[in-house]
Amino acid sequence: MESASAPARLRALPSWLLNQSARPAQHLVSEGLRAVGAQRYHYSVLAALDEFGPASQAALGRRSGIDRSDMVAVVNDLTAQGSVSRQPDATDRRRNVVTITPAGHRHLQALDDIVNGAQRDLLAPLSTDERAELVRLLGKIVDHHAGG
Amino acid sequence: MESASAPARLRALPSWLLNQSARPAQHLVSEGLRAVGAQRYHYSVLAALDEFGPASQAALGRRSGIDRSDMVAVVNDLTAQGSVSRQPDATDRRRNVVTITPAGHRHLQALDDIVNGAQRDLLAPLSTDERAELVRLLGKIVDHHAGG
DNA sequence: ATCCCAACGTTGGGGAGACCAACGATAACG
DNA sequence: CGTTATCGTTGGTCTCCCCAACGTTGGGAT
Repeated sequence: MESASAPARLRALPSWLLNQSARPAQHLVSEGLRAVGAQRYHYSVLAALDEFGPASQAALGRRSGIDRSDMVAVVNDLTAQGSVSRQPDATDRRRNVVTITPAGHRHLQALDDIVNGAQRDLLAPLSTDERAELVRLLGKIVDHHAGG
Repeated sequence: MESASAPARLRALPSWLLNQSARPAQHLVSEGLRAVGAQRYHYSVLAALDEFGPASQAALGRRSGIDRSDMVAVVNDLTAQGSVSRQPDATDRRRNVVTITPAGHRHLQALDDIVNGAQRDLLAPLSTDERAELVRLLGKIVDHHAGG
């Protein structure tokens, strides 16, 4: 008897279900990324750079939902491994311009495979239609609680 | 410009969406409960006791997905506020029997209102059908990653 | 032009959540 | 009997998320 069924009050509670399903989601992705020395924040930042091009650290944080202060360590890590370059912005000397490098692009593609593999494990009990519907519903929630 | 749209790679990623939507869910519930000095773990344990009756701390943990070691503090809190009573089990002296008190039952009902109010805020952008579908899909994920 | 406010990167810290290892005590089973 | 397992408890770690403050710089207001 490894685990017992949860109370009905919790099993019908969206916030509880979100937390309980975010737990294995986070675990699967983190564990996969850790095998190559990466973290979830790394993936988010590389994805934002790949899609939107060079950006300041603050802008990157807004894009990917990461706090300014946490972004520092992420850019430090990515710089140390050569995935991005950090340069002072000539037009605004408050800012750094973070740019993805060719090595960073290759790294991102490797992380894509890992992350997508984790999604397969996470969503194993769901059909293709159900997965699309889940993404759609969660997207609505995220949108609603983002900008206001 | 408070927040910008996230990269498409992330917006289509179930694990990322789960984390992003679990964040406001957790925040709404925790903030509401904090107004009455309660925590999410308190609610889970009281709900389990209400539904399944008196149980040992370890059994409570299995029911509600809380680690044994974290359960100690929860039962301490609930005992201090008179919501539960903790007594040694006469038939198995390794165990404590945790029982919900009448005051605990009233407390649970108050927490129900708070928690349900948070669900309304959380799921505001979803229709009734969509909420039911979300609960169903998340339930499948939680079930799949619980026992097996 | 000067003053005030906003934004930037950075540092430091805090709190919650989830997990893990170990211990002594007790129970169950070979 | 001896071994293995479970219980409550203590203590610790790690990640994530958030906040406050600082010096620096830019932009806007009067």
